[in-house]
Amino acid sequence: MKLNPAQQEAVEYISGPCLVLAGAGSGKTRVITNKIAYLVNECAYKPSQIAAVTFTNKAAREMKERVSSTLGKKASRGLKVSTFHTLGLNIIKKHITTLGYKAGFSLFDDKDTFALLNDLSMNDYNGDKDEVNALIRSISNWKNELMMPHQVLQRYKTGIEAEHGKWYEEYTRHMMAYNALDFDDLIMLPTVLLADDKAIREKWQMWIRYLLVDEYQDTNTSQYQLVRLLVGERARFTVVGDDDQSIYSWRGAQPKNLKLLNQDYPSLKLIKLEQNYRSSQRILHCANILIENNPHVFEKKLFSTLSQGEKLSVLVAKNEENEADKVIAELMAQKFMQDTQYKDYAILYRSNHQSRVFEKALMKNRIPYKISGGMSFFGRAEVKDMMAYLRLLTNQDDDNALLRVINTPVRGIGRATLAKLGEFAHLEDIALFEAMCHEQLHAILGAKAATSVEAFTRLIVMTSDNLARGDSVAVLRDFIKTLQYEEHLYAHANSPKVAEISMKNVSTLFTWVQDLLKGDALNAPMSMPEVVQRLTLRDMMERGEDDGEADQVQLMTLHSSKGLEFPNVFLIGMEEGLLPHQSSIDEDNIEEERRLAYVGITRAQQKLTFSVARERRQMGEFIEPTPSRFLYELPSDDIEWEWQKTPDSDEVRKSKTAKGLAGLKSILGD
DNA sequence: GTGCACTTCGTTTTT
DNA sequence: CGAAGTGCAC
Repeated sequence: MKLNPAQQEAVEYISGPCLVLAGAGSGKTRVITNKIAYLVNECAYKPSQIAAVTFTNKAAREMKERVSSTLGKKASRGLKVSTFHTLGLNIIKKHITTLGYKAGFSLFDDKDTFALLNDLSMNDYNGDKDEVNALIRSISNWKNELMMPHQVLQRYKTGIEAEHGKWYEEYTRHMMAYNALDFDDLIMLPTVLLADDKAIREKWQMWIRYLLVDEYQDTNTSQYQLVRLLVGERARFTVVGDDDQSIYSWRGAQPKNLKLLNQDYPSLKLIKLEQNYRSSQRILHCANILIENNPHVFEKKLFSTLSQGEKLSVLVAKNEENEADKVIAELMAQKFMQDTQYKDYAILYRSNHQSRVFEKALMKNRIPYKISGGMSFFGRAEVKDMMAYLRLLTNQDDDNALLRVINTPVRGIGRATLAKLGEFAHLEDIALFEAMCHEQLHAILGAKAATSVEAFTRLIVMTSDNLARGDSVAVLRDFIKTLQYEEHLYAHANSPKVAEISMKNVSTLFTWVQDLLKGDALNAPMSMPEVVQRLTLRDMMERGEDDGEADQVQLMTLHSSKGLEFPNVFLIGMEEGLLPHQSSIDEDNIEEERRLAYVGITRAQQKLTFSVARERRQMGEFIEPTPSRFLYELPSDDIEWEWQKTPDSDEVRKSKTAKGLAGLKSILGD
């Protein structure tokens, strides 16, 4: 397929800063990948001089795949395609000592951050979740605005800001002591570093000769500053964005960065991509009508030359179980009649917990599925345990990791012992693990506890040394054997089956560790700390054939569906309170929810099916939600509501096997 | 110190 | 309703 004139222009304009306003499905990924190929093939850029940045791991992975299939695996070697956070991580790693940290630092996720701040502020806030969360938000906002603790304290002398500022400073000190960074640090630290250090800045500007940024409307202040510093005076960059798909404002994203770019770079070239290659006319029309209800930064009119397409459907279900059942029945029917594959179907939802009921129903019907994002893998206890062990093994200053595993499996280090150790560590101003290694141990603890502690520290130190020496995964397998972790799983699981699955998850994690350690054609080998950092960012490479080829129904949130497309899409839970989400209704932020709906609708290529439940359980209570206002904003001629009884998954399955296509059609009332 | 029964609390979205 | 946290009996 040839590029259209606008796309072509976007690809070939390389002499200065370039902003591509790309509507949904207008081929922006094609533009980016083609541009990368163009830079390499026609403009003598080396792949290693080009960096492309996205926001989600999913998008980065997709782009990596697309580039390597366009350019060829070998030719794309060295190309930097990553999320903002991974890019930041890589910059930090190169200058870790300059920044005052030690190699092998831990990455704190928001749970770790919460635990630490909750702990620190205990005297003031007494564990009040709302207070701590407000504090976290303040700190995060300051980091996004590149404000260091001393600057905050200078600016605010009184009030809540001064109080939060005090904790911000305290928090930063403790993070240093833990040799830990949080997610915001991954952007803030490189940005501040590049801003302050001319030599380092020039080094990176030499290294990254061309920068491409995807989903530019989602950048926040620090990310935009990072972009500016990386491109420098040369300003060789292309950013691609669409204000209608800005769905991360809660994370500090500033769609106004699109406008700001125009001010900061007067020579900015603006190119609009308005032809949609993805969706049927009907779907695109509905999306356009919906989004017209929002104000716009830039005017653009998307059009499609594809066929008219089927009407959009709304399945109305009794309750959430029935919703899952009906959606799956409809999915099976569509699949059978169109002779499509499972992977041609996506089930999209506003919040993660909605996947649960569907997961159950899919399992019941033996339909292969894949849930991306959310908690499914990294939320599991055994995976969290192993991640904590890995963190502790690579960074013994990481108190949070230690706390998670210190008594898992149980090894006789209980609450009392831990309290004593904590007190001692605090007194001496050392990490917990260091306290556990202290020679005065026997003076503080009872003989039994001291023995357990010693055995534990010895094991950790020994394993840590062995890991540094190599053959890591074998070491890890030995390690969990010594821990008797498998026995622990079997002892605590309700059934052997569950323990078996848990053990398999541990194995899966180790396989990832191994793959990342080894590296492959696209990814350089990593050290153990790097692997742990990667895994914390959930940024693992695709394990080849495994995923892309697997025939599975795709389940994901609307947020993580951005940038993807599917022949058939189910957008479930189209109800007031869910989409738009209740908190957005309360905060009068409907526009972002509408963009979210817009993103969902524009994922669909051929068939889009909504679903609503008339009754839903919410924290044990029954509620009767009303259908989402967005459904009523769509042109009614293009929507078919199915209030009447639709078949459930059992009926579809039976008729399919017993009577074939004719039987299926008869029960579908066709 | 461990394990179980009981209570409480909560649900956006991601790195 | 389900996860995570608390308190209490061994």
